[in-house]
Amino acid sequence: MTSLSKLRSLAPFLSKTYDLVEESRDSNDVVSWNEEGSGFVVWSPEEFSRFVLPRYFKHCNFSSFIRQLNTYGFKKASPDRWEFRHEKFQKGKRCLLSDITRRRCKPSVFPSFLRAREKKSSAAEINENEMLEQNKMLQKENEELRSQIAYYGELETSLQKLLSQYVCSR
Amino acid sequence: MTSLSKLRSLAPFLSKTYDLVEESRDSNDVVSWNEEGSGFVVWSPEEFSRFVLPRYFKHCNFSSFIRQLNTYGFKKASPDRWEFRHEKFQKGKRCLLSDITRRRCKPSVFPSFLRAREKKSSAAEINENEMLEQNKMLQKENEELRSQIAYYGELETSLQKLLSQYVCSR
Amino acid sequence: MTSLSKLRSLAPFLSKTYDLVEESRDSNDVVSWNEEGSGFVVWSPEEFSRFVLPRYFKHCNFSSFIRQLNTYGFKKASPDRWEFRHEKFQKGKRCLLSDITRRRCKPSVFPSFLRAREKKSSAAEINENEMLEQNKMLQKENEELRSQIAYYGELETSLQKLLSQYVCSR
DNA sequence: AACGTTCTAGAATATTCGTAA
DNA sequence: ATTACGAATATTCTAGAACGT
Repeated sequence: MTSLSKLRSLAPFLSKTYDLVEESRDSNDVVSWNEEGSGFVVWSPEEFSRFVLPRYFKHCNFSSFIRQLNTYGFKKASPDRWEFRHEKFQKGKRCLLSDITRRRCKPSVFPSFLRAREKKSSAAEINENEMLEQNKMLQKENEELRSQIAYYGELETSLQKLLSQYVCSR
Repeated sequence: MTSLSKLRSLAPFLSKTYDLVEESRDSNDVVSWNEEGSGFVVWSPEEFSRFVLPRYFKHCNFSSFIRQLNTYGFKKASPDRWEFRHEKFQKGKRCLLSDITRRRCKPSVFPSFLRAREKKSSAAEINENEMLEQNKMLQKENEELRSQIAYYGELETSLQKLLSQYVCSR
Repeated sequence: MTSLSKLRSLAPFLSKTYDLVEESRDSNDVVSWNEEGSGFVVWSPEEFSRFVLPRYFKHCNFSSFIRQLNTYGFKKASPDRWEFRHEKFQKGKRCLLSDITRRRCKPSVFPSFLRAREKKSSAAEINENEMLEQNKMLQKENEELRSQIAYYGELETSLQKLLSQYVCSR
């Protein structure tokens, strides 16, 4: 776990957002942790946009801030207030931040990419020491992981169909 | 859907850059058109970065400005001064700007490691110990990934049960 | 390998950069070690380019200096200031500099057979490079896999909601 | 060959805008 | 109206490539 967090560099947005919430912990009235420390609440979007955002980012738009939150998997927690949550964004647990991943493109194109893969056999001629052996194994493992995820990609498709039917038929 | 070039909206960067050069036409000494009007010269990168850039963009970095110029196909015209040219960026011919196209980044389906697999590019020279460390961490990462996928495997099983019940009960 | 690193002659760029930081330690606030001595900060790129660079190199371009830093594996440490770090570039430990290696250019395909004859003793080094390359790719692949799995994690969340609704509404 | 300087491009994150669910 | 997402542009950091020494 700790080794994982070393490989992945923490996105500036995450550390800044954490700082931003932490800093306002006492002065409270603009942004703060929620009651359980499982998320944060922007109490005054106007003041937040005008005074807090520009100190951390290159803009003053609340909507841009929200777009970033969504990009990193945060969800709006309540229709009644600007509260956002992420499983790995918790009061007092800054170390969890490195488990938050930025979302990329949809994996729906995944299978095509799998088909496109071809092996390059160049390294076969070279003498193999332990590390080369390890790398080969890692590559195979990754291949396996990819195919499994591709499977879930298809699963997702069929699930979406089923669920949409369900929603429509209510 | 009449004319493509008219439909194509002018990139903010281009109009801003044009404005920026035009505006400084008289006050001159920071940035101006070149002698023939076929390009522009930044005479003082320091003042340009500090005073001009922030009035048009969200940063003060000369390098970021240059990156944008290259993205839109501008070329540095002389090794001796910061002069940039583009065939469609000319003094008094603002209408030509709409012919300048942004260079598209490669469609990122699964780009990075696919392309990396094909080329034998230069690698950082790290000592064997570090490499061993990296391999260890990679192995741990794979373990982690495997367990996560296993979790979704179980998830899928229970989902299948639930969904089959649903389908059968309709 | 340790004996090799001692034989390896220190690149001029590295010793010059070290000198440059050391020299400015007391004098002024243009460039200095960071707080922990684990890197250095260029406080004023303008003055640095104009006054410091030409005393050590043949140019006055901050970007060229940065290009060299990257060539030798330095990383920018903070988005907020021009701080660069390298594991082997530390205050008071000049001897570590010899462990810093320049990243090699990609050997062109053409003269490869020419270089092949002089390869007898450096075969291990080639293997090392290829392995490093593979490690890089593996890291990227893992990153991709992580984000994919994150996607399915979110998928699961929404599915759970839907399904719980379904169960409750029956 | 190895290193240095310059110019351009790759790749990742950030910001904006529109729109689908 | 609300919420989240796709996609285009913008900004940042690093690397490729060409050329000269």
